[in-house]
Amino acid sequence: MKISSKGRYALIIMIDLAKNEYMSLKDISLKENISMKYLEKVMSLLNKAGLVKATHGKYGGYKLSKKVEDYKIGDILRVTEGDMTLMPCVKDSTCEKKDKCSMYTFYNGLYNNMSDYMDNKTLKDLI
Amino acid sequence: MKISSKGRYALIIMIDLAKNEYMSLKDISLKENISMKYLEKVMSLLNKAGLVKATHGKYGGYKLSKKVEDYKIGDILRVTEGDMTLMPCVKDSTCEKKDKCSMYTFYNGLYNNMSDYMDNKTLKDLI
DNA sequence: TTTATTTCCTACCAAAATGGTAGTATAATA
DNA sequence: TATTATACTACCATTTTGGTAGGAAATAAA
Repeated sequence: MKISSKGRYALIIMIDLAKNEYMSLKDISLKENISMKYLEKVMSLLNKAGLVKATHGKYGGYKLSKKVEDYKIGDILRVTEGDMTLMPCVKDSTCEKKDKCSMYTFYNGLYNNMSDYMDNKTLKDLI
Repeated sequence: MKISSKGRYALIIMIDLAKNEYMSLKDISLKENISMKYLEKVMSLLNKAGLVKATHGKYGGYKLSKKVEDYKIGDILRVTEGDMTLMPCVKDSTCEKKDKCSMYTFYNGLYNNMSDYMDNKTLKDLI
């Protein structure tokens, strides 16, 4: 029950990009002391999710695709962590007993709590 | 980033014991369709944590050691899930930069949020 | 006191998830 | 067109998770 290192890195990267506007993998790798190869994997996820824009070739690198205040922290972490429900029944919810299930109610409430917290803070709040 | 099946079972067991007052491993195993051997492992954790009382021998079994309203859900889940911080720095916190770290602040706030939610509900609320 | 029953303890084991590496292809630009 | 940076695919080792097996110890009823 931990946020993965991919998720931890994702947030670090996004904060770096928020502060620096334009960075290559190498820049981030040197600054944060993370291997380029592993960073690449995380960047690829952020890129596919549309959170960053990449430029190939000489003097290429990454930059944010939106304004800092338009990134919910939840949106960043969901890229690497998935939906962040702590219990499958909360999201999948093919369970027909859920309306009467006190555990579902509990876990669903917990999920809503966490989501609210993470979606009411933006990248702007973290820089 | 999920609650483990041990944690899921732990809560199920505690709710069963809250409703039935006295149950053997076999009882719970049959009722919840979980293997006795795996249940045993979870019960052992609950027992060592002092959440249940066990009686050996014929007609033995488990019962709660406290009143239902005295079990915070957080206390039950912490038995199997540990401290439930999503980021190590929040609990260990040997990091001397934490006072100035926006990520620490974020993760710590998230942790407090979750803890508050889980510790303000008791077993009584779930039966 | 013996026997049936039930918890307790230790040691395994397979499968999945996690964290990380390697090599090569592809794109952009100076 | 050479250089430099991202993109893609395929691995792999370690750790975590979920679960099983076998026997020892305790208890209470017969």
